Formats: sequence, C-alpha cells, structure tokens
Amino acid sequence: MTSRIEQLCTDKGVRMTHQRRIIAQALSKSDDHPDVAALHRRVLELDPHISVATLYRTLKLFEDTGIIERYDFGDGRARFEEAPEEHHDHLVDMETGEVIEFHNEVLERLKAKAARELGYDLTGHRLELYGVKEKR
Amino acid sequence: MTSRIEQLCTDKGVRMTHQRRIIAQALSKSDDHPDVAALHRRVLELDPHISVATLYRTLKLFEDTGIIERYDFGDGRARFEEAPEEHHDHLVDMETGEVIEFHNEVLERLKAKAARELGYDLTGHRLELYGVKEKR
DNA sequence: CAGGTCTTGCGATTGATACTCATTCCTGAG
DNA sequence: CTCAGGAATGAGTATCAATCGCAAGACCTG
Repeated sequence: MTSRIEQLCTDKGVRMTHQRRIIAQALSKSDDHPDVAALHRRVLELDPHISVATLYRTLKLFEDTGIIERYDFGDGRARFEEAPEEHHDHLVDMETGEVIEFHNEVLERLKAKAARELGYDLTGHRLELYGVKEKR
Repeated sequence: MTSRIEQLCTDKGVRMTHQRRIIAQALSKSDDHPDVAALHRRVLELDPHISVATLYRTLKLFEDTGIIERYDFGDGRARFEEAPEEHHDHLVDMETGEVIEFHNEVLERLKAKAARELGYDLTGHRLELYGVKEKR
C-alpha cells in the first residue's frame, strides 16, 4: 500500500526514492512521537540498509516540505510525527514520558491575540504542558 | 554589592564560592536571555579564570535550586535568566532573535484547565510564540 | 593544622546532527 | 531504449553543546 506520506510527497513533487518510501512508511505507521534513533530502528526493520544520514536528510526534507512535524520536548532530541490536519499541542506525562495530543480552540485564539497585542504576526508557536496523572 | 542571586543562594543554603559569586553577578546584571557562551564571556570579564565546566555546573545547580530558569528556544542551546517572581512566557522575534517577555493571566489559567481536563496535574509548561513585527 | 568533603580546571568524551565525497541512482532528452 | 548529468545515498568525519573523570585546590570543623 501507498502510505499517506508517500501520497503527500508525490503531490508536492518530491522525488520518490526507495529509502524515502521506506522512511515514509515507517513514519506513517507510527502513531507516537519517535525520535531519530527509534525511527531508525523502525526503518531498519523494513530495510536494514538505510543509513542514519539519509534518515536525517529525509526528515529535514519532509519537514521543510511540511509533510511531517518536528517537536522538541526539552530532552535534546527531536521527535517527529506526520503533519496533522489540525494543529494540536502536547501534554507530556512526566512519569512515563508518554505524549498526549490535545487541541484547544480558545487557547489557539489566545496565542494569536497575545502576539497581536505585542505588535507581532504569529508565524509559529509551541505549547507544551508537563504534568503528572491526577491522583485521587 | 551583593546581587539578588547571591542573596538567594545563601537563603537556600548553597555554599558560596568565588566563582559562584561571579556567575551570580553576571546573571544578575543580565536583563536578556544569554546562552552559555554569552554568559561565559560576561563571566570572563569579571574573572578571566572561570572555566565553562564550572559555568555549566553552576547553572545546573542554580536551576535545580530554583534560582534561575533555563529556556530552550529551539535553536539547540539553552538560555538562562534569573527566576522571575511571576511566571511569564516568551515571544521570539524571528527576524532579530530578540526575546520579548509577556504575561497573560487568561492564558495561564487556560493551561491549567486544559491539563485538568486530560486528568493531569500541571507541573510545568512552556509556551513560546514565534512571530515577525507586524508591518503596516 | 589535619582530615574529610566539596569545588574547580582541564582535557577528553558523549550525543545529536550536519557535512564531505565517492559511488549509485533517477530522469528526461534524444 | 540509452545515456549524460544532476540528485540521492552510505559511511565516515566534523561540529557543537553539554557532561564527565580525575587530580589539584579550597573550605570547613574540630
């Protein structure tokens, strides 16, 4: 099957190669937020000959093309996920490291408003919440 | 004069040494968000014999003690500032790199609320806006 | 001022990411 | 279908921030 990312690539005129296809598949079937190392492991399962260099290059390419999104949860390594249709923020479970996605329309509008009030046009934004499961 | 950070150190029982005093002073007189390199330069002006290793160690110490705060604006190096009395967020000017602080009470409350709705107690959070000066 | 502990400096090391370059792979013109 | 030339790849190396190990030094406490 052709993954959604592969589809996006051809749509955007990105030349499709074997390794890009593999990387696209690995990304498409990931529903978490893998870092480069984890992703490389998954890629190697599909084709054990793909180098990290290519992975890094392809991730940057995909990111520049808007096909995937890069996050940084403060631990020094980048995390990736397929670009979502709708923007969402992340809540990181401080105990398990699990990342939960959420979307809050009010919050979104407020971000843009805050920037406007300072005389800026918002070009990007990043919100992460860090928390622990409410115990009760 | 004794800097505010020095005061905090003694208050919190952090042993004060010469180099820590110097670093505290450099931080106290900075009203921007220097990275380690910039801070080291400022430290060296006060005492040209303080090593980066000590700077890194001291920054971690100060951070763990809640004396300063560490930020990460996505460019791969940490930025520091004296722990503010009141929490604020940052807006980064994408053209100049300038960092503007702002505080928005509604936004703060909304963050906590969003976490609660997901069943979490908020332990930390980070919001950065990236923007360009509104042209008109 | 002796002993033990904390701190420092320095150089080496790590971890993440980017770059280099020789080789191999696509693609589009003929 | 074939081939030339630009693009992509793999492997190794470079870079940059941050950390570590260890020996020497500083600092308390009795």
